[in-house]
Amino acid sequence: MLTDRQLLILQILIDEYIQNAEPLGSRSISKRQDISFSSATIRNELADLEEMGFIEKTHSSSGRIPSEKGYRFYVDNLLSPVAMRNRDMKRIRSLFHEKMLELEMLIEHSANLLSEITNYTSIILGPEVYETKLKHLQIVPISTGTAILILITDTGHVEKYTVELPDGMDASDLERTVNILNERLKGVPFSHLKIKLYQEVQGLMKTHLRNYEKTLDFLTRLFQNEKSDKVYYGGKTNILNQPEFQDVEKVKALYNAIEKQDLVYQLLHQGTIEGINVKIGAENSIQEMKNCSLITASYSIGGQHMGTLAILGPTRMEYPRVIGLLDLLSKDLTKVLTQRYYSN
Amino acid sequence: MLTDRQLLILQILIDEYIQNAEPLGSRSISKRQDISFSSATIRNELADLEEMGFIEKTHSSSGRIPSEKGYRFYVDNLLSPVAMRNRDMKRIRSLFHEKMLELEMLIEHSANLLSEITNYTSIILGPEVYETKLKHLQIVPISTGTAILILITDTGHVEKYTVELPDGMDASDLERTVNILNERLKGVPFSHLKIKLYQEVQGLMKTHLRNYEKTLDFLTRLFQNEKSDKVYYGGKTNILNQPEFQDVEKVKALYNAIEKQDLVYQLLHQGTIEGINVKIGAENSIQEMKNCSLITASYSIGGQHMGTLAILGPTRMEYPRVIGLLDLLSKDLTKVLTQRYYSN
DNA sequence: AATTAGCACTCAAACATAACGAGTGCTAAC
DNA sequence: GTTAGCACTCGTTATGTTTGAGTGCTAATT
Repeated sequence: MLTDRQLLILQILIDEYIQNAEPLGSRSISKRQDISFSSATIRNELADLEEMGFIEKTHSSSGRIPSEKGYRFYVDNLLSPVAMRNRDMKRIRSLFHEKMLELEMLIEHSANLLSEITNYTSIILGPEVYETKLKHLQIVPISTGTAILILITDTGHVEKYTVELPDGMDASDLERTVNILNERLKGVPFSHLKIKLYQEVQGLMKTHLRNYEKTLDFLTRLFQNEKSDKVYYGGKTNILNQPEFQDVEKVKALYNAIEKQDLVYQLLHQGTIEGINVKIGAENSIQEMKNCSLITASYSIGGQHMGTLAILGPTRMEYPRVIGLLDLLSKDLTKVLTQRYYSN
Repeated sequence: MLTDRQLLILQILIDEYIQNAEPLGSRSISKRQDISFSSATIRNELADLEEMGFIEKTHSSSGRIPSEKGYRFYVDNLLSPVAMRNRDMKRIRSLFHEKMLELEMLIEHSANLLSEITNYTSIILGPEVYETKLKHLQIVPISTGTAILILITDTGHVEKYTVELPDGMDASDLERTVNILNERLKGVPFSHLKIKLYQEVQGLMKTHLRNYEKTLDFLTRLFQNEKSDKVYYGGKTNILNQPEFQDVEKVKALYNAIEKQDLVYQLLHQGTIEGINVKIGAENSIQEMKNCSLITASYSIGGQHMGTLAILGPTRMEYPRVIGLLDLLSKDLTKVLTQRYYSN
């Protein structure tokens, strides 16, 4: 489809544009060491590449910039893996060497590290609660009729719900319920809580509790509500360093989109596919991100998907570097988490 | 000090400038209905006001804008309380009519409401944990050597710490410790936990626990670490609507400052004074906020300071409206919270 | 047949100039 | 004390000019 020379030129053009954010003309290309053709030849090739849709002009007599299709092709076919900087490597390693007791903390630090290394904005979808196992359950009455339900997972995550107790439930009922639940539901993944409730707990409750129907109904509703995982951000203001975001209107649109956590959650959650995933410009489902690219990688615990690491930057993003970084970090994270939480 | 006419002119100038963000000239002022002097007279007065430092020019032949001293004077002396819009009133009332079980939720909604009504950015310092009382304490072992400590307050707040257990502490030690603590520390305000630990618990532990010193030491360290309360934001992107923030560099500086939660926490915490507090421009301790004003109001539970509501906007802020709003909301919030959490 | 030199053409960006007008300060008259 | 009048200032807007980096196309060269 594309000649070797066209590939070379496209490669150079995109590499340079990613670096300088400025349209590239035939003459600049021809002057490079690795190019031995005249600018006229380059011009012809550029015209062809443009006709095929890989590059475009900003105005009729301007140099060329990559189109989205161009970036796509670049990412799919031209990507030469780039060596990680040594000091970045070190920073990642030291992230895991620091003693961090809380998983949330580790994730938060990862988000900051990612944004600092890349100079883009990082987004991390917190560890999926859905697949972690119940370690302990506690109900603490707060005032008459209301209580706090606390669920603790094997990853040390604490989930809490403030709830209204069914009327007529007294302290001893509550205690018995909690005891039954703890006895029967420990080690059960959150995703199975509801089923297990009927399989294991129902019978016991029937014999031990007075108004067991109400309580059962109450618990069913409780286990229903799937909490969406937390979204962590790093380097939100890095976006403002990019020349494509010198216009406040654009910044506003993007920030407004980013602040909608449920939207972002959905966007990142789509990319639950193994490995690295790159969404360029309009490939993103969020309109306001049409000038951005999103690169995602997922991390897991013991083979079970746990969350997503993502970098958000302009379409003119340093794809090779970011991809390498995310690949490394997601794998390291998976390794460390599996080691820490899967053995128990 | 200032003549009535000067007061009037200053009042008009600031009011208009707050509305339109444009320097005001003598002619525009003289054309107003409530002014019966010629532009020349106004010019003389403006020159005097400038000499006194209340207003300034953007360039030698421009109209005048208020100086920080001008705003200060305006806030201290010229503020005419403005009637709240009816629909804003309604929104505030309905905020408290919605059934919201969790205090955090209520605060979050308040932040959003504040930013929506004012079109500025709102910041709320979450309910002070320090003065709430312990309702229940729980320690859940997660893996060998580590556990999660959970503290639940009478306001339904859940505080958690992942901790390393002292070596040699086994399950039964843990259980006994938790029992003792729950028995002796329930109802104790967080601020007194440490003292009470020595007064009430020490003796009991000595008789019931093997390695009581280690455990005591462990708990002491734990109760030491004062968690700074959460900072809630609303309408962060509203800043971008202001004409004074059309320059991306300024936005970046401000956002970077705002993202530093500990700085913001400190800033708001200073204003623990009763009632409304207004900080104009450079009066703010944070350099990057020199183009901003911050208006704060504190809310409390049963007379005990609990947190701070704040609105961050350009120095050219609608002071009367914002002050009225914050006053109302902080009082309402105090009333509702006191009612909800003080009676128990 | 592929490459390149040459040239007319395009267009954004930079610069210069002028006109406009909203503002000022000051003086002299009311 | 107030106001009319006027020269002056200076940012804004509009307009035209120049520059230069780029193009596409054609014809000559390899």
